Amino acid sequence: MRRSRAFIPTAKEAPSDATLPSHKFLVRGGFINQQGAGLYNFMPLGKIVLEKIRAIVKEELDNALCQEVQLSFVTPIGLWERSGRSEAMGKEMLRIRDRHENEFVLSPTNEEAMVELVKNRVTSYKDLPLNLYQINTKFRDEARPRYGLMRGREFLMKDGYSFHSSVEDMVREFNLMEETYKKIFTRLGLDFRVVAADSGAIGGEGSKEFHVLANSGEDTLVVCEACEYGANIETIYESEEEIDALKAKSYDELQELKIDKKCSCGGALHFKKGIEVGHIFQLGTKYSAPLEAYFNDENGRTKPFEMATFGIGVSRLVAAVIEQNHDEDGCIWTKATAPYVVNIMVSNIKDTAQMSLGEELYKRLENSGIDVMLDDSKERFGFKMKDAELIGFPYTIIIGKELENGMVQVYERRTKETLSVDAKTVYAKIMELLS
RNA sequence: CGGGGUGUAGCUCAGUAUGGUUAGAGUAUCUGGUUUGGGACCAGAGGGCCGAAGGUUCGAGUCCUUUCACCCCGACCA
Repeated sequence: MRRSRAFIPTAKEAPSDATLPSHKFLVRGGFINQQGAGLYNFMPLGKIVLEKIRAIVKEELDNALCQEVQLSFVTPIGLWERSGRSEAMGKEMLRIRDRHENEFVLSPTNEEAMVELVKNRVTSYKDLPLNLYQINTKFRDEARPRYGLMRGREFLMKDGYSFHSSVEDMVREFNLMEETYKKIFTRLGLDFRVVAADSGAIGGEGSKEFHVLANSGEDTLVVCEACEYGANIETIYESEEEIDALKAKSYDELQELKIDKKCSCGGALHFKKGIEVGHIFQLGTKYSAPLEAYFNDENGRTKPFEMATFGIGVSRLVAAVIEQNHDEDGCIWTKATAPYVVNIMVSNIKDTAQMSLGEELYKRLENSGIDVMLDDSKERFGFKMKDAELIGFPYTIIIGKELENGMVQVYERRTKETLSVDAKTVYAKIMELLS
C-alpha cells in the first residue's frame, strides 16, 4: 500500500474516555473508531489485523480437521426457548421483532443452533467425531461495555462445537483443541497462559481459559514461575479456603502478599493479570440431551452426543496484542499481526534518488510476498517517524539523507534501534530479519 | 441494574455560578511562502442548528421541563 493513497486517519489526541493503551492507540492510529456504546468500526488497518488473526485461527483449526461453517446471526427466539436460555441469559440477548411481530435474537453464542444443525443429519457413531466452527459476529448486550475492543457488545468470535460418541473421545478432542489453541497464540506472538477456570453460564465440567498476560487484564491469575500451572483466582476462591482470606484484597495488595503455598512442582506462585482470549469447555450432554440430538452407537442404542465447545475472541485479540505490546509512543505489532510488516519511509519525496529506491524496494518486497507500506507522503521526517511509531510497523526502512553515502537505516519498532545498512543489501537484510 | 458525570468546530477543550455585540482557543484541513532527520515556522481561509424537542424572556450556549446519546464507579458477565 502507498501511504499517499491509504485511509489511515491518525490523530495526536486520544478520545478523552479511553483509558487502556490498546483503546487509545487503536483509535489514534486509525485502526478503529467508535460507533456507539460497545460498537466499533474497523478501518482499513484494523480490518487487516483482524483478517490476519482470523486467517491464523482458521489455518490451525483446519489443520486439526475442524470445518468452518457460518450460522445465521439472527436467530428465532424459539431456539432459545427450547434450551431454556431465553430466560437464563436474560437481557444480555438483544431481542428484535420482524414485520410480522416474530421475535428474534442476535446470536450471543451458538450451542443451540449448532446442535440443531447436526441433529438428524449425523445419526451414526461412524460419522463421529465432528468439529464445526465459525468465525462470526456475536452480540451480547453487556450492562456496561468498556475498554474499547476489550469488552464490546458486538464482537468477532470464533466459536467451535464438537460432537462425539464417547466421553473419552470428547476429552481427546478437548486436549487436541488445547494444543491447537497454544499453536495459534504462539503463532500470533503472544505471551499467554492456560489456566483452570470456572465454567460460567455455558456450563459443563472441564474448562480451561487462555489468557494473554498484560497488566491491564481484568482477570487475576495465579501462575507458577517454574511449570505451566496456572489458575484463574475465581476458581481458587471456590476450591481452597486458605486463600479465601485474600478475596477482599485488591490486586495491588495481592501483589505484595507472599503466598506460602508452593506449586505441586515446587515452584513459587505469582499473581498475574490476564486478558481472557480463549475458553474451552467439556459440555457432555448438557445441550444434546434436552435438544434431543441423538446418534446410534455400535450396539444400535440411541444416545445423545457427547459435546465440547471452544471459543476465541478474535476482535478482543486485536486489543490484547496491543495491551501486551506497546510503549508510550504507540503500537508494537508482532510479525504475525502487523497490518504491514515493513514500512519504507522516503524522507524527502522530492529527492528522486530516495524516491526511486523506495519504489524499487517496495516492488521487490511486494513480489516476495511481504506486506509492505511505502510512505510516500509529503510529511517531514519527524512527522513520518511519529506516525510509523504510532501505527507500529515492526520495521521501517528509512531512506533519507544518508543515501548520499549509499546507506539507509533499518529501524526496529520494538527496540527503537536503528541499524545502518548499505542500500544495496537492505533487501537481503529485511528478508533475513523477517525469516 | 443502582450511584455519579458529560454533550459547544473533524479531534481535545474554554465559555454556562450572575442570560446581553458577530460563540472562542489549540490541533487538524485548504492556499501561499519559508523550511526539510523526530508531530516545524509565518501569513491567510474555510469549518458550528452550542445533542434534540418544548418552555420562560425584549433577548437563551447560559434558566426550566422532557428526551436521546455517551462516559465513569459498582453489581453482573464469554
